[in-house]
Amino acid sequence: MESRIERLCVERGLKMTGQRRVVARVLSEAEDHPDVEELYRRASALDQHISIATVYRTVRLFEEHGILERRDFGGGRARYEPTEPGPHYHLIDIATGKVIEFQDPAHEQLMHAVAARLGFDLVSLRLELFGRRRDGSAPPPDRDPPPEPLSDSPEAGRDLRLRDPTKGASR
Amino acid sequence: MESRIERLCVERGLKMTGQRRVVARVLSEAEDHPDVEELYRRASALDQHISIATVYRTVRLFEEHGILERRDFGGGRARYEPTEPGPHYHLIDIATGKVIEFQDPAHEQLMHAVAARLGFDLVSLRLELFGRRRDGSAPPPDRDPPPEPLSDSPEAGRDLRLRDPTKGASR
DNA sequence: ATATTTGCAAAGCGTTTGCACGGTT
DNA sequence: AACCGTGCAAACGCTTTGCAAATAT
Repeated sequence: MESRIERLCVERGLKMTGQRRVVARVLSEAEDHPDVEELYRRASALDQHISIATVYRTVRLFEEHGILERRDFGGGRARYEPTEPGPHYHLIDIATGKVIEFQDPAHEQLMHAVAARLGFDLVSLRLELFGRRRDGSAPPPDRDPPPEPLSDSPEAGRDLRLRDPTKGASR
Repeated sequence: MESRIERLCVERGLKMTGQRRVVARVLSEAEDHPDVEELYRRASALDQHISIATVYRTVRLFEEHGILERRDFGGGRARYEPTEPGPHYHLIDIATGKVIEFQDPAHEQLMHAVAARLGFDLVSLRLELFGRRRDGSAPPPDRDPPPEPLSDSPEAGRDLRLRDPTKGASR
Protein backbone atom coordinates (compact mmCIF):
# COMPACT_ATOMS: atom_id res chain seq x y z
CA MET A 1 0.00 0.00 0.00
CA GLU A 2 1.19 3.47 -0.81
CA SER A 3 1.50 5.70 2.21
CA ARG A 4 0.38 9.29 2.26
CA ILE A 5 3.91 10.57 2.42
CA GLU A 6 5.09 8.26 -0.30
CA ARG A 7 2.45 9.80 -2.51
CA LEU A 8 3.83 13.24 -1.72
CA CYS A 9 7.31 12.07 -2.61
CA VAL A 10 6.20 10.82 -5.98
CA GLU A 11 4.32 14.02 -6.66
CA ARG A 12 7.52 15.90 -6.01
CA GLY A 13 9.47 13.64 -8.29
CA LEU A 14 11.67 11.98 -5.70
CA LYS A 15 13.26 8.74 -6.67
CA MET A 16 11.58 6.11 -4.56
CA THR A 17 13.90 3.53 -3.12
CA GLY A 18 12.90 0.79 -0.76
CA GLN A 19 14.30 2.59 2.25
CA ARG A 20 12.59 5.85 1.39
CA ARG A 21 9.33 4.03 1.09
CA VAL A 22 9.82 2.56 4.53
CA VAL A 23 10.69 5.88 6.11
CA ALA A 24 7.73 7.47 4.35
CA ARG A 25 5.46 4.83 5.74
CA VAL A 26 6.81 5.13 9.25
CA LEU A 27 6.26 8.86 9.09
CA SER A 28 2.79 8.51 7.67
CA GLU A 29 1.83 6.29 10.54
CA ALA A 30 3.49 8.35 13.26
CA GLU A 31 1.15 10.07 15.64
CA ASP A 32 3.97 11.68 17.55
CA HIS A 33 7.20 13.60 16.98
CA PRO A 34 9.90 10.99 16.72
CA ASP A 35 13.58 11.74 16.56
CA VAL A 36 15.87 10.12 14.04
CA GLU A 37 16.83 7.28 16.27
CA GLU A 38 13.19 6.44 16.87
CA LEU A 39 12.46 6.60 13.15
CA TYR A 40 15.37 4.31 12.56
CA ARG A 41 14.04 1.88 15.15
CA ARG A 42 10.59 1.82 13.61
CA ALA A 43 11.93 1.58 10.09
CA SER A 44 14.25 -1.26 11.04
CA ALA A 45 11.29 -3.18 12.37
CA LEU A 46 9.76 -3.09 8.91
CA ASP A 47 12.91 -3.60 6.93
CA GLN A 48 16.37 -4.51 8.13
CA HIS A 49 18.04 -3.01 5.10
CA ILE A 50 18.17 0.49 6.39
CA SER A 51 21.06 2.31 7.96
CA ILE A 52 20.70 5.26 10.25
CA ALA A 53 22.70 7.37 7.81
CA THR A 54 19.97 6.83 5.27
CA VAL A 55 17.34 7.88 7.75
CA TYR A 56 19.27 11.08 8.36
CA ARG A 57 19.60 11.67 4.63
CA THR A 58 15.96 10.91 4.06
CA VAL A 59 14.55 13.23 6.68
CA ARG A 60 16.75 15.99 5.41
CA LEU A 61 15.56 15.37 1.89
CA PHE A 62 11.93 15.28 2.93
CA GLU A 63 12.37 18.41 4.93
CA GLU A 64 13.93 20.20 1.99
CA HIS A 65 10.90 19.25 -0.03
CA GLY A 66 8.46 20.53 2.53
CA ILE A 67 7.16 17.08 3.31
CA LEU A 68 8.50 17.04 6.83
CA GLU A 69 9.09 19.60 9.51
CA ARG A 70 11.98 19.57 11.86
CA ARG A 71 11.32 20.58 15.43
CA ASP A 72 13.60 21.30 18.29
CA PHE A 73 11.98 20.74 21.63
CA GLY A 74 15.24 20.98 23.45
CA GLY A 75 17.06 17.84 24.30
CA GLY A 76 19.60 18.10 21.56
CA ARG A 77 17.97 15.88 18.98
CA ALA A 78 15.78 16.99 16.16
CA ARG A 79 12.22 15.75 16.10
CA TYR A 80 10.13 15.33 13.00
CA GLU A 81 6.53 15.50 11.99
CA PRO A 82 4.79 15.46 8.63
CA THR A 83 3.96 18.92 7.41
CA GLU A 84 0.40 19.87 8.22
CA PRO A 85 -1.74 22.43 6.47
CA GLY A 86 -2.04 25.17 9.06
CA PRO A 87 0.55 26.32 11.58
CA HIS A 88 0.31 24.83 15.03
CA TYR A 89 2.37 24.87 18.16
CA HIS A 90 3.41 22.50 20.88
CA LEU A 91 2.97 22.20 24.57
CA ILE A 92 5.39 19.81 26.20
CA ASP A 93 4.44 18.12 29.43
CA ILE A 94 7.60 18.50 31.46
CA ALA A 95 6.70 15.51 33.59
CA THR A 96 6.20 13.00 30.81
CA GLY A 97 7.61 14.60 27.69
CA LYS A 98 4.27 14.22 25.98
CA VAL A 99 3.66 16.75 23.28
CA ILE A 100 0.28 18.31 22.75
CA GLU A 101 -0.43 20.31 19.65
CA PHE A 102 -2.57 23.39 19.60
CA GLN A 103 -3.44 26.24 17.35
CA ASP A 104 -3.94 29.82 18.25
CA PRO A 105 -4.73 32.30 15.52
CA ALA A 106 -4.98 35.13 18.03
CA HIS A 107 -1.42 34.52 18.99
CA GLU A 108 -0.31 34.72 15.40
CA GLN A 109 -1.94 38.09 14.93
CA LEU A 110 -0.32 39.34 18.06
CA MET A 111 3.12 38.29 16.86
CA HIS A 112 2.61 39.90 13.51
CA ALA A 113 1.69 43.06 15.34
CA VAL A 114 4.75 42.85 17.55
CA ALA A 115 7.03 42.38 14.58
CA ALA A 116 5.35 45.23 12.76
CA ARG A 117 5.77 47.50 15.75
CA LEU A 118 9.50 46.79 15.57
CA GLY A 119 9.60 47.45 11.86
CA PHE A 120 9.69 43.86 10.67
CA ASP A 121 7.69 41.49 8.57
CA LEU A 122 7.25 38.28 10.49
CA VAL A 123 8.68 35.43 8.46
CA SER A 124 8.41 32.59 10.92
CA LEU A 125 8.29 31.99 14.59
CA ARG A 126 9.05 29.41 17.11
CA LEU A 127 6.83 28.85 20.08
CA GLU A 128 6.85 26.10 22.61
CA LEU A 129 5.09 25.90 25.91
CA PHE A 130 6.37 23.79 28.75
CA GLY A 131 3.83 22.92 31.38
CA ARG A 132 2.82 20.66 34.17
CA ARG A 133 -0.49 18.87 34.09
CA ARG A 134 -2.84 20.39 36.59
CA ASP A 135 -3.55 17.81 39.18
CA GLY A 136 -7.25 17.67 39.42
CA SER A 137 -7.39 17.71 35.66
CA ALA A 138 -7.84 14.32 34.13
CA PRO A 139 -5.68 13.84 31.03
CA PRO A 140 -6.65 16.14 28.24
CA PRO A 141 -9.78 18.08 29.06
CA ASP A 142 -12.64 17.68 26.67
CA ARG A 143 -14.03 21.08 25.92
CA ASP A 144 -16.63 21.81 23.31
CA PRO A 145 -14.59 21.47 20.20
CA PRO A 146 -11.72 19.31 21.37
CA PRO A 147 -8.71 21.50 22.15
CA GLU A 148 -7.05 20.30 18.97
CA PRO A 149 -5.30 17.13 17.93
CA LEU A 150 -2.78 15.79 20.35
CA SER A 151 0.04 13.38 20.21
CA ASP A 152 2.66 12.04 22.47
CA SER A 153 6.30 11.30 22.37
CA PRO A 154 9.17 10.19 24.54
CA GLU A 155 11.79 12.49 26.03
CA ALA A 156 12.52 13.60 29.51
CA GLY A 157 11.01 17.02 30.03
CA ARG A 158 14.07 19.17 29.90
CA ASP A 159 13.85 22.83 29.48
CA LEU A 160 17.40 23.89 29.15
CA ARG A 161 19.68 21.47 27.48
CA LEU A 162 20.23 17.81 27.99
CA ARG A 163 21.91 16.69 31.09
CA ASP A 164 21.47 12.99 31.23
CA PRO A 165 23.13 11.64 34.34
CA THR A 166 23.02 8.09 32.99
CA LYS A 167 25.54 8.85 30.28
CA GLY A 168 28.89 10.49 30.13
CA ALA A 169 28.51 13.80 28.45
CA SER A 170 25.86 15.41 26.38
CA ARG A 171 25.60 18.59 24.51
CA MET B 1 36.66 47.68 38.86
CA GLU B 2 34.09 45.18 39.92
CA SER B 3 31.59 44.32 37.23
CA ARG B 4 27.91 43.99 37.84
CA ILE B 5 27.99 40.25 37.28
CA GLU B 6 31.02 39.80 39.46
CA ARG B 7 29.05 41.41 42.24
CA LEU B 8 26.27 38.89 41.71
CA CYS B 9 28.75 36.06 41.87
CA VAL B 10 30.11 37.25 45.18
CA GLU B 11 26.62 37.68 46.56
CA ARG B 12 25.95 34.07 45.68
CA GLY B 13 29.14 32.93 47.30
CA LEU B 14 30.99 31.82 44.20
CA LYS B 15 34.70 31.54 44.48
CA MET B 16 36.11 34.31 42.33
CA THR B 17 39.06 33.30 40.24
CA GLY B 18 40.79 35.46 37.71
CA GLN B 19 39.09 33.77 34.79
CA ARG B 20 35.65 34.00 36.31
CA ARG B 21 36.20 37.66 36.89
CA VAL B 22 37.09 38.11 33.26
CA VAL B 23 34.08 36.18 32.00
CA ALA B 24 31.87 38.11 34.39
CA ARG B 25 33.22 41.35 33.06
CA VAL B 26 32.81 40.33 29.44
CA LEU B 27 29.24 39.40 30.17
CA SER B 28 28.55 42.60 32.05
CA GLU B 29 29.73 44.59 29.10
CA ALA B 30 27.95 42.54 26.45
CA GLU B 31 25.10 44.26 24.71
CA ASP B 32 24.33 41.24 22.60
CA HIS B 33 23.85 37.49 22.90
CA PRO B 34 27.28 35.97 22.40
CA ASP B 35 27.94 32.29 22.05
CA VAL B 36 30.70 30.54 23.96
CA GLU B 37 33.25 30.99 21.25
CA GLU B 38 32.60 34.68 21.14
CA LEU B 39 32.84 34.95 24.91
CA TYR B 40 36.09 33.09 24.73
CA ARG B 41 37.36 35.49 22.10
CA ARG B 42 36.44 38.55 24.16
CA ALA B 43 37.77 37.05 27.35
CA SER B 44 41.04 36.10 25.69
CA ALA B 45 41.49 39.67 24.61
CA LEU B 46 41.47 40.73 28.25
CA ASP B 47 43.43 37.82 29.61
CA GLN B 48 45.29 35.10 27.80
CA HIS B 49 45.07 32.69 30.68
CA ILE B 50 41.67 31.37 29.84
CA SER B 51 40.78 28.17 28.11
CA ILE B 52 37.56 27.59 26.30
CA ALA B 53 36.78 24.71 28.65
CA THR B 54 36.74 27.19 31.48
CA VAL B 55 34.39 29.44 29.61
CA TYR B 56 32.05 26.50 29.13
CA ARG B 57 32.30 25.62 32.79
CA THR B 58 31.78 29.19 33.84
CA VAL B 59 28.69 29.86 31.77
CA ARG B 60 27.18 26.65 33.02
CA LEU B 61 27.94 27.64 36.58
CA PHE B 62 26.53 31.11 36.13
CA GLU B 63 23.46 29.69 34.49
CA GLU B 64 22.92 27.28 37.36
CA HIS B 65 23.06 30.23 39.70
CA GLY B 66 20.55 32.23 37.73
CA ILE B 67 23.08 34.83 36.73
CA LEU B 68 22.98 33.96 33.06
CA GLU B 69 20.38 32.68 30.67
CA ARG B 70 21.06 30.27 27.91
CA ARG B 71 19.25 30.85 24.66
CA ASP B 72 18.92 28.78 21.56
CA PHE B 73 18.27 30.83 18.48
CA GLY B 74 18.91 27.92 16.18
CA GLY B 75 22.30 27.59 14.65
CA GLY B 76 23.47 24.85 16.94
CA ARG B 77 25.32 26.91 19.50
CA ALA B 78 24.00 28.19 22.76
CA ARG B 79 23.87 31.94 23.23
CA TYR B 80 24.04 33.72 26.55
CA GLU B 81 22.76 36.85 28.13
CA PRO B 82 22.76 38.14 31.70
CA THR B 83 19.49 37.44 33.46
CA GLU B 84 17.19 40.42 33.35
CA PRO B 85 14.39 41.20 35.76
CA GLY B 86 11.31 40.66 33.62
CA PRO B 87 10.81 38.07 30.90
CA HIS B 88 11.43 39.21 27.38
CA TYR B 89 11.61 37.66 23.96
CA HIS B 90 13.67 37.95 20.84
CA LEU B 91 13.12 38.85 17.28
CA ILE B 92 15.90 37.76 14.98
CA ASP B 93 16.54 39.66 11.77
CA ILE B 94 16.98 36.87 9.28
CA ALA B 95 19.01 39.08 7.00
CA THR B 96 21.61 40.19 9.49
CA GLY B 97 21.21 37.93 12.49
CA LYS B 98 20.63 40.93 14.68
CA VAL B 99 18.57 40.20 17.74
CA ILE B 100 16.00 42.63 19.02
CA GLU B 101 14.46 42.17 22.41
CA PHE B 102 10.89 42.91 23.21
CA GLN B 103 8.36 42.34 25.92
CA ASP B 104 4.76 41.49 25.59
CA PRO B 105 2.71 40.92 28.70
CA ALA B 106 -0.42 40.31 26.63
CA HIS B 107 1.29 37.40 24.98
CA GLU B 108 2.14 35.89 28.32
CA GLN B 109 -1.46 36.00 29.46
CA LEU B 110 -2.53 34.40 26.27
CA MET B 111 -0.10 31.54 26.68
CA HIS B 112 -1.18 30.96 30.24
CA ALA B 113 -4.73 30.79 28.98
CA VAL B 114 -3.80 28.35 26.24
CA ALA B 115 -2.01 26.09 28.67
CA ALA B 116 -4.91 26.28 31.09
CA ARG B 117 -7.35 25.38 28.34
CA LEU B 118 -5.31 22.23 27.76
CA GLY B 119 -5.23 21.43 31.46
CA PHE B 120 -1.71 22.59 32.20
CA ASP B 121 0.07 25.08 34.34
CA LEU B 122 2.51 26.97 32.20
CA VAL B 123 6.00 26.54 33.60
CA SER B 124 8.05 28.20 30.91
CA LEU B 125 7.90 28.99 27.28
CA ARG B 126 10.11 29.60 24.37
CA LEU B 127 9.29 32.21 21.80
CA GLU B 128 11.35 33.57 18.98
CA LEU B 129 10.30 35.64 16.05
CA PHE B 130 12.19 35.61 12.79
CA GLY B 131 11.57 38.57 10.56
CA ARG B 132 12.78 40.68 7.74
CA ARG B 133 13.20 44.39 8.17
CA ARG B 134 10.53 46.24 6.29
CA ASP B 135 12.20 48.19 3.59
CA GLY B 136 10.82 51.62 3.96
CA SER B 137 11.41 51.36 7.65
CA ALA B 138 14.59 52.95 8.80
CA PRO B 139 16.37 50.82 11.40
CA PRO B 140 14.31 50.45 14.50
CA PRO B 141 11.25 52.68 14.42
CA ASP B 142 10.95 55.25 17.13
CA ARG B 143 7.48 55.13 18.46
CA ASP B 144 6.29 56.93 21.51
CA PRO B 145 7.90 54.81 24.13
CA PRO B 146 10.81 53.23 22.32
CA PRO B 147 9.88 49.72 21.23
CA GLU B 148 12.11 48.27 23.92
CA PRO B 149 15.83 47.72 24.33
CA LEU B 150 17.64 46.15 21.45
CA SER B 151 20.89 44.41 20.89
CA ASP B 152 22.67 42.74 18.07
CA SER B 153 24.64 39.64 17.50
CA PRO B 154 26.35 37.68 14.77
CA GLU B 155 24.91 34.59 13.12
CA ALA B 156 23.53 33.92 9.71
CA GLY B 157 19.77 34.14 9.83
CA ARG B 158 18.90 30.52 9.59
CA ASP B 159 15.52 29.26 10.46
CA LEU B 160 15.97 25.56 10.29
CA ARG B 161 19.33 24.31 11.29
CA LEU B 162 22.80 25.26 10.34
CA ARG B 163 23.99 24.45 6.94
CA ASP B 164 27.19 26.32 6.47
CA PRO B 165 28.56 25.69 3.01
CA THR B 166 31.96 27.03 4.00
CA LYS B 167 32.56 24.13 6.33
CA GLY B 168 32.30 20.42 6.04
CA ALA B 169 29.37 19.36 8.08
CA SER B 170 27.29 20.89 10.78
CA ARG B 171 24.52 19.75 12.95
C1' DA C 1 23.23 3.04 -19.05
C1' DT C 2 23.82 6.48 -16.02
C1' DA C 3 23.00 9.26 -12.40
C1' DT C 4 21.47 8.54 -7.54
C1' DT C 5 21.26 6.34 -3.39
C1' DT C 6 23.01 3.29 0.12
C1' DG C 7 25.99 1.31 3.94
C1' DC C 8 29.86 1.68 6.47
C1' DA C 9 33.00 3.83 9.01
C1' DA C 10 35.25 7.97 9.76
C1' DA C 11 34.97 12.84 10.50
C1' DG C 12 32.83 17.14 12.30
C1' DC C 13 30.76 20.19 15.52
C1' DG C 14 29.57 21.99 19.94
C1' DT C 15 30.12 20.60 24.49
C1' DT C 16 31.70 17.97 28.56
C1' DT C 17 35.16 15.64 31.35
C1' DG C 18 39.46 12.98 33.56
C1' DC C 19 43.49 14.12 35.30
C1' DA C 20 47.44 16.52 37.08
C1' DC C 21 48.53 21.13 38.24
C1' DG C 22 47.75 25.66 40.28
C1' DG C 23 45.22 29.16 42.82
C1' DT C 24 41.61 30.64 46.42
C1' DT C 25 39.96 30.85 50.90
C1' DA D 1 46.44 23.16 54.28
C1' DA D 2 42.41 21.61 52.01
C1' DC D 3 39.70 22.25 48.41
C1' DC D 4 38.24 23.85 44.25
C1' DG D 5 39.08 25.65 39.66
C1' DT D 6 41.90 25.27 35.48
C1' DG D 7 44.22 23.63 31.11
C1' DC D 8 44.81 20.16 28.01
C1' DA D 9 43.40 16.75 25.30
C1' DA D 10 40.43 13.06 24.87
C1' DA D 11 35.64 11.60 24.87
C1' DC D 12 30.70 12.32 23.83
C1' DG D 13 26.31 12.62 21.27
C1' DC D 14 24.14 13.94 17.26
C1' DT D 15 24.72 14.56 12.52
C1' DT D 16 27.08 14.64 8.09
C1' DT D 17 30.09 12.66 4.61
C1' DG D 18 33.72 10.04 1.38
C1' DC D 19 33.87 6.14 -0.97
C1' DA D 20 32.72 1.96 -3.31
C1' DA D 21 28.90 -1.12 -4.13
C1' DA D 22 23.96 -1.38 -5.20
C1' DT D 23 19.70 0.51 -7.40
C1' DA D 24 16.14 3.40 -9.70
C1' DT D 25 14.67 5.30 -13.90
